[in-house]
Amino acid sequence: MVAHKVSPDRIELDDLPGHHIRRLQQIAVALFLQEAEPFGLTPVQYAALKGVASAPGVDQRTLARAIGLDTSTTGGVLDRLEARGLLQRNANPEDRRVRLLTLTPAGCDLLEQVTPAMLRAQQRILEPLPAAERKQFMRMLRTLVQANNALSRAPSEA
Amino acid sequence: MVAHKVSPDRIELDDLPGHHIRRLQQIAVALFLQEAEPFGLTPVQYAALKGVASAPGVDQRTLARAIGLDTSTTGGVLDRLEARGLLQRNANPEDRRVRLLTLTPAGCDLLEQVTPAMLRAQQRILEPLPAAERKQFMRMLRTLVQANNALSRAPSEA
DNA sequence: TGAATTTTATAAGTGTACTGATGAAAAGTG
DNA sequence: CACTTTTCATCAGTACACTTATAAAATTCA
Repeated sequence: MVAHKVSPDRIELDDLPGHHIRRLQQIAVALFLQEAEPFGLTPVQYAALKGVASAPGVDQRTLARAIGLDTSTTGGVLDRLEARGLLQRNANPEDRRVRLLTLTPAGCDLLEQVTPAMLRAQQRILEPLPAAERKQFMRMLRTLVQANNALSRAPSEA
Repeated sequence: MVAHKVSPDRIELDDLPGHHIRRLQQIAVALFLQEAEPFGLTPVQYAALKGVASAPGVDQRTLARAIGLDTSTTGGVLDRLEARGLLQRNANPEDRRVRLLTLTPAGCDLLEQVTPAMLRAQQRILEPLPAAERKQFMRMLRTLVQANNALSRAPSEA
């Protein structure tokens, strides 16, 4: 049998995983921004703050891998957080290529304050699924991300 | 019982749906760009071309809703497609606010040529899941997007 | 009909997210 | 020790994706 030629007319956006993944990402961001609005944090900024809090003194490259971003983007995110006085970039005397990251007290405070809002947003994302399916969805999501990890420029180290 | 206070230390990015959704979106885009590389199309550009092909003569606002984008972003996407000669923006004599969109022959051709690559990318996204789970995942994805549709600025009309 | 409202598109500004290039410093090698 | 390679951060450039504001045109309605 000859390979079937697929006409563009027969394609429906609704059948394409990539389309729904993009839409769900838009929704997840919108929910996060809505809940975290009083704190003025974006999802990626939250991840960066959390990453530095979990590993004080990390360098930017290691942080980038931990949160799944390339180093360019990470640099920009850190610029904004630093400008707001939420973290510091200190030169490392032992290796002058690297900048060591630590949260300021203000950064610690904000991270703590935003946590409940962040958790509300996460809950709302999965809320439309019956409770039993939420775990399943998370499991599949992890499978897909881990298996394809190497494909994005910023693979996680996990 | 008093509400339990969640310390930021106990939070793991791995438990947050939003984090994995963002990562999966990065991966889906990377796969699409890889497969569609010879054609120089992004996922959103594909959606826009497809949207115009499905409804020749649409206005930008209607197209934006069909592909799940706000009108600003859509305008920029169309700028790039128009600059490449893939589509036309014609003024509507009956309503001079509106620009009516149609594909050029080059746009039609490109859409047809890119289709197999696009389909390969879509397949690769879900490939890490066993075949039985792919349908389930798509079903849950649709549920989440449809239920939360109104939350993003650019809700689909579907 | 004239004024208020709504609709469509655009522009300006912020924030991811990538590629590719550059520069500086460290590490490895003959 | 000089030379190459690797590593870390940054810069320039492209493309989403959003918000708010603006302008122009159409619609509504007093």
